[in-house]
Amino acid sequence: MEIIERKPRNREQTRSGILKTAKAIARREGWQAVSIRKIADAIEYSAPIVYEYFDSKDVLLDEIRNEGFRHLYQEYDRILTVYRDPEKRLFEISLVQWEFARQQPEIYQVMYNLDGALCSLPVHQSEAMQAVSRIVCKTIFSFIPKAEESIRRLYFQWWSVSHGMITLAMLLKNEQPIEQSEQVYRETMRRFVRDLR
Amino acid sequence: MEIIERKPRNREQTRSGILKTAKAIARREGWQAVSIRKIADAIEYSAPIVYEYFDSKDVLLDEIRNEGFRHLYQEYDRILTVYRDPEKRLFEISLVQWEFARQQPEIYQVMYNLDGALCSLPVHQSEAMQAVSRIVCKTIFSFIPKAEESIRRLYFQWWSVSHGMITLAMLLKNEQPIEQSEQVYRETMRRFVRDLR
DNA sequence: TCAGTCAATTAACACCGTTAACTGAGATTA
DNA sequence: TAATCTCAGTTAACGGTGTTAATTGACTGA
Repeated sequence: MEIIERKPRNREQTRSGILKTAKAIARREGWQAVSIRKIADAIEYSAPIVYEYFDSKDVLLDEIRNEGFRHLYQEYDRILTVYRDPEKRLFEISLVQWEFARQQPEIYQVMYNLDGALCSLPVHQSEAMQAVSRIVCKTIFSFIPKAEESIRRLYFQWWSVSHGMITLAMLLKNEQPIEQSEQVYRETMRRFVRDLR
Repeated sequence: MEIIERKPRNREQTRSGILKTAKAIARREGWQAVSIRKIADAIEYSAPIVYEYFDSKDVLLDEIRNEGFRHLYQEYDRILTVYRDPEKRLFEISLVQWEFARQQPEIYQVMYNLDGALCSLPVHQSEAMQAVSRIVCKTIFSFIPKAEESIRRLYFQWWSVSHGMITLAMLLKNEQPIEQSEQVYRETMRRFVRDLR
């Protein structure tokens, strides 16, 4: 009865193959070019097979989005173990956010429905995203022990500045070199965490 | 020969009817639901007629985008005539940006390719957008007369903070009341313009 | 009356997400 | 052994998409 052993293993491989292929097409041609049929072709199956792994395209995109948030969470968590100084922590977290958006723009796009990517499942209900929010809020709280309401405001501000610069840097990258944007980003985030004290 | 007179007039009406219909559908059902056939139905024509006014869907979206930037330009220009104090000017411009995104979110979406809207013509080549950039840079320059390079950096920062807060406020509007986001926005932009001195 | 013009239409092409119906090979049972 | 069942994987289909070619049909000028 090899079937019971081989099937689940291949199943997991096929599933991650679907996700990997979707990301590869998005990276190469943009999210508007990602179709179920194209994914199926790439993994050498017919289109309906994809629906045995994901109920809909929306659910597939949602999984990629959550992968992104989980990846971010792990990176943030790693930073908390490496650095003790809260200021250093938040600054390093900011840099990781930048680096992530820079190296995996297609993931960042689907996380925030950017550039034609559209996942209609509400992102604020994502457990993975909420975990990211909590870990950043915790970091802010660790050196600004204020009321929860204040922390959420500071988090909203930090997130806005970071996200705004990242998306505009992407948008303008053909006329404003990414290195220049990165420099401004570093200075701005540096100042933000300094002013928190 | 009424034809020479009636035709152009109706033509202009039809054209703006197409644009108006596209925006109405986008507002009601989101940009992913905007199709050429649906627009044609609404204006009581067949689909190919739309192509006599716009070469492609991309061009149609580009026009809506430019309408948005031109509208913003006019509002900013009006503020420059109303207020003389540079600090006041930039703050009021910030508030107009917020109000615009709040009242016409579907336009803001297509301007920045948000939430499934996708116009593949590069936005940084839009003359209307460049005019907006110039008028804001001019405003910043008027009370921080620095080198052009510095002005562009300050503009990038202002734009990022404003755009970041607007997009995140939209994203989180179901769990963080828009009034609360607006309050944080006002405080943040107030502080930004104050710190410019 | 005939030919020409031209706005507007229908029909078509190659895609899309999604689902139902079908195939065919291997396992199970009589 | 022969018949039945299971089930992974397929093809076919539905209604939609952007876009273009072919076609209609009413009005114009000769």
